[in-house]
Amino acid sequence: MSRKLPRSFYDRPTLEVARNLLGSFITFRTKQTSLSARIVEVEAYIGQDDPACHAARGLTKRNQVMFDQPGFSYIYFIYGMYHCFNIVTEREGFPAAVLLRAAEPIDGIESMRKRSPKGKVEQILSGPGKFCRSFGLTQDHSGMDLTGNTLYLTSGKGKPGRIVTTTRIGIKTGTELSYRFYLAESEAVSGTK
DNA sequence: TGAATGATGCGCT
DNA sequence: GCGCATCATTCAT
Repeated sequence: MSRKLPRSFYDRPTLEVARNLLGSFITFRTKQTSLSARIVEVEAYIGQDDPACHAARGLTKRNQVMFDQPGFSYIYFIYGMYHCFNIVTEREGFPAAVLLRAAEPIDGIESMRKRSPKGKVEQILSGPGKFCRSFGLTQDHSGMDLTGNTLYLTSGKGKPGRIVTTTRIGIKTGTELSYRFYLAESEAVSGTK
């Protein structure tokens, strides 16, 4: 049985949270469906000293939730058509989050398919934009409490597998930091064939 | 099979 | 205006 991850899980150093998120499950319940997936790839964005972190230039209306309590969602709109889903970490006042980059579909695959009709099913959540599109998450879902009953995470079962650490993808600054983590055995990791 | 590029809108300088 | 934590398509090898 997997248990819902409590607030204390997120209230820790971001790199630790990021690594521990691999192999855990995310569930999103709506009136129609219940979607769930196993997390296989994440990136950390940590504080005002991390140049790639949205909070690097201080608090704004958009990144507000990163400064608030851990265990909440931070979702932003990018490139005119995609969304990225983040999990806020660390104590209130310290802005940090983990970007969910890829996951393996578990439940509600039919619904994901409707939103992402093309490509292999295993890769339907393979990338931060694809994950949000397939789950139907938008900036309207930013600031949600992840310890609630609508959008929440549960612990993984057993050992997740071998974890690979690399630098982050798709950014221009902070490229020297090894803040990306993924499960070596997964077919759903982004940026691979 | 890999590199280049266009789509498209919002937040911030 | 510019740039962006992306992705699908196009074009070249």
